[in-house]
Amino acid sequence: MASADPARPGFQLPLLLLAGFRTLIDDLHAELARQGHPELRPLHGFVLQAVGMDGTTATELGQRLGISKQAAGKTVDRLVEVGYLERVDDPRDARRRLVRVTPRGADGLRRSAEIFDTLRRQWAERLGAERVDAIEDDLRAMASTNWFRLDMPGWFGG
Amino acid sequence: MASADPARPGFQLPLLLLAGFRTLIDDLHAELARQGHPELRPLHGFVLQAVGMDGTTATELGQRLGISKQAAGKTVDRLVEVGYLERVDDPRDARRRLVRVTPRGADGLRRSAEIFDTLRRQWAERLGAERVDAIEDDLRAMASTNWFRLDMPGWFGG
DNA sequence: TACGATAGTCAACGTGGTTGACGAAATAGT
DNA sequence: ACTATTTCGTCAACCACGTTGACTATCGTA
Repeated sequence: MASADPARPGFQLPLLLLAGFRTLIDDLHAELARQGHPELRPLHGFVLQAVGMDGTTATELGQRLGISKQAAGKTVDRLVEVGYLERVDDPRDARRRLVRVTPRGADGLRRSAEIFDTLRRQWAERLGAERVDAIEDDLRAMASTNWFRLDMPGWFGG
Repeated sequence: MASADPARPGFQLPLLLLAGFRTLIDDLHAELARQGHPELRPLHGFVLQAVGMDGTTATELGQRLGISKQAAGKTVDRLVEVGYLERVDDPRDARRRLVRVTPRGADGLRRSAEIFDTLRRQWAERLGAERVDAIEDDLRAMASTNWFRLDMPGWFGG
């Protein structure tokens, strides 16, 4: 086993990645709350994104998110309660219940994209655009390709 | 509002940071399982680290982790069940119950540190050492200073 | 000694995850 | 056309982790 740089212990890298993620998400939701979306939780933004403007079903949503259809259904229920999603019957298949983003959900989605763009620009101002590009490229090279799994609570906890 | 580069939408940065974090943690736990610690969950490693070799109490652990003393106590209970922590009475203060890392816990902690060092070295081989250093430095500059909060499930979910 | 602060636990609850079982509806096969 | 299988959604039970509130036991101090 080769020796590691004592000034750069390996355990700091994941902590810093998490800290960066968390900082961005916290900043996003602080701004979203300011813009009229205080109910949105970090998880919800990802779910809205996964539903997309075309809509989907609970089962397909579960597959996209890497969680069970039951878990996806529960999360949809919560987002229906707070007015970001709606369920409508599929006229061509009575088994399916289409999940669609409401106008309010679309507004949250649009604002999220804008805020993320703004935050990335702030990072580029502080660090330099090429540094931010490099972080993204490096992470793309290292991270698993199927990283769009949003079973965060269950994954982390267990 | 300045326009953003369409090829670099802002929402990808947090996703990539999360993907990098998750990749490291998944690799860590795959290797930990191989080395005899299959029960350890991502959360547990952080808790063990927070307990440290000196031991602590549930209340203090909660403060370090940014969660309530009750939540900290529950997590300690689980880690006691699987043999990574132990509780001993404090002879100087009958109210306190010291939480200590068991030999098995210390083994997991030591192996985790080694595996993280190895993973960081692998990143350095793929990306170049200066790139990994730069990622760490950049994230240190951007991330909130008080990033050692491990209320991940509650934070992300709600 | 009496009182306030502290440590730990119990109970109830919310959120998100899981698996298993089930009815209803679409699809495939004979 | 009538079964048989697959698929979608939901219900129920359970686990993990977080919260707050209430309570006991103990310590430290006025």
